[in-house]
Amino acid sequence: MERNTKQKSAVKEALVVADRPLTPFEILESAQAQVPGLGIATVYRVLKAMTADGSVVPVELPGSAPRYEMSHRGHHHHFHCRGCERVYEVAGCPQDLARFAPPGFVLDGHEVVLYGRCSTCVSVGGH
Amino acid sequence: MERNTKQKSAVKEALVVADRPLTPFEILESAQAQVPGLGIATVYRVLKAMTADGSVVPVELPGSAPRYEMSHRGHHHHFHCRGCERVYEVAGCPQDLARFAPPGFVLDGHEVVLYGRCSTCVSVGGH
DNA sequence: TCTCTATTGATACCAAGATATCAATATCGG
DNA sequence: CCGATATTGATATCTTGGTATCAATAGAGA
Repeated sequence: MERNTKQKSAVKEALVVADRPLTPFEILESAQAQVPGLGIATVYRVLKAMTADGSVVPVELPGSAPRYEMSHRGHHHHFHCRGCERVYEVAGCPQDLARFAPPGFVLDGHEVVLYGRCSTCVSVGGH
Repeated sequence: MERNTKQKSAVKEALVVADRPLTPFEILESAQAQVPGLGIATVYRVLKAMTADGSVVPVELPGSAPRYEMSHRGHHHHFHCRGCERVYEVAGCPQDLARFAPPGFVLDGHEVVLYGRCSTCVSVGGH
C-alpha cells in the first residue's frame, strides 16, 4: 500500500460514495466505472490493506459474506433489505441491552440487524 | 425420515439437552456419546429433514456457519461467547426497533446478538 | 424370521469466498 | 526520462461448509 494507483482510489471512492456497506462484488462493479478492467483480486487486496490500516471495517451480517464500509463513523447498526439484499446504515441503538444478558455473563458488545424492505423495494414492490 | 433410528434420536436428543443452538459439529460430538461411529453426513441429513418439517430452526449469526435449535420456543435472541464460541439463548427483546428504520423503509423483522463472555469463561478467564 | 428398502458411514465431490502465483504493467524517486 | 519494484489482472488454488454417491446395514411389516 505504498504507491497511489487509480485502482486503490476507485475502491475507496466506491465505499465513500455508497455510504453503506458494500460486498466486494458491489465494490468491483462500482469501481469498474472508474477503472475498466479492474479485477476482483485487487478489490480483495485493497480491502485487506484498508482493513489492516483501519480505514475500512468489515460488516458481518447473518448468512452473508462480509461487507465493508468506511470506518470513520460512530456506533450504528444496519438494515438488510430482503428485496435487493442491500445493506443500509441506521443511526439508532437500543439502550440497556445488558439487562438481557443471562446472570453471570459479561456483555461487551452487541449487534442489531433490521430486516424488511428499503424505500426503493417498497415502492417497486421488489420480489 | 420414515424409520426410527438411534442416529436420529441421538441428534434430536443432543439439541434438546443442550438447550442452546449447536453447530453440526457440536451435535456430532454430543450424539456420538450415544451412537459411536455416527457420521457428520448423517447429522447434516437429519438436520435437513428436521428443518424441513419445522421441528428445528437454523440460527444464523454474523461470521458463523448456521447453528440449529429446537423450534418450539418463542421469539428470542442470542448471546455469543467470545471465549468458547458457544451461543446461548436470551429471553428479552428490545422494543420499538421500528423507530430506527430509515424513513420509507418497512421493517418486518430483526435480529439482536449480544457478545461477551459466558459465566464459565468469565470465571475461568477463558482466552 | 424374512425381505424390502430406508438409512447409514466413508468419502468423493461441489460451491462460495477468498488467497497465492506470476508475468506484465505502472508508479515515482532520482 | 529511467529503472527498481510495487501493483495489477487472470486464474489456479485453497478453505469451509455442505451434498452426492454407493455399498453395507438395519428398521419394521408380513
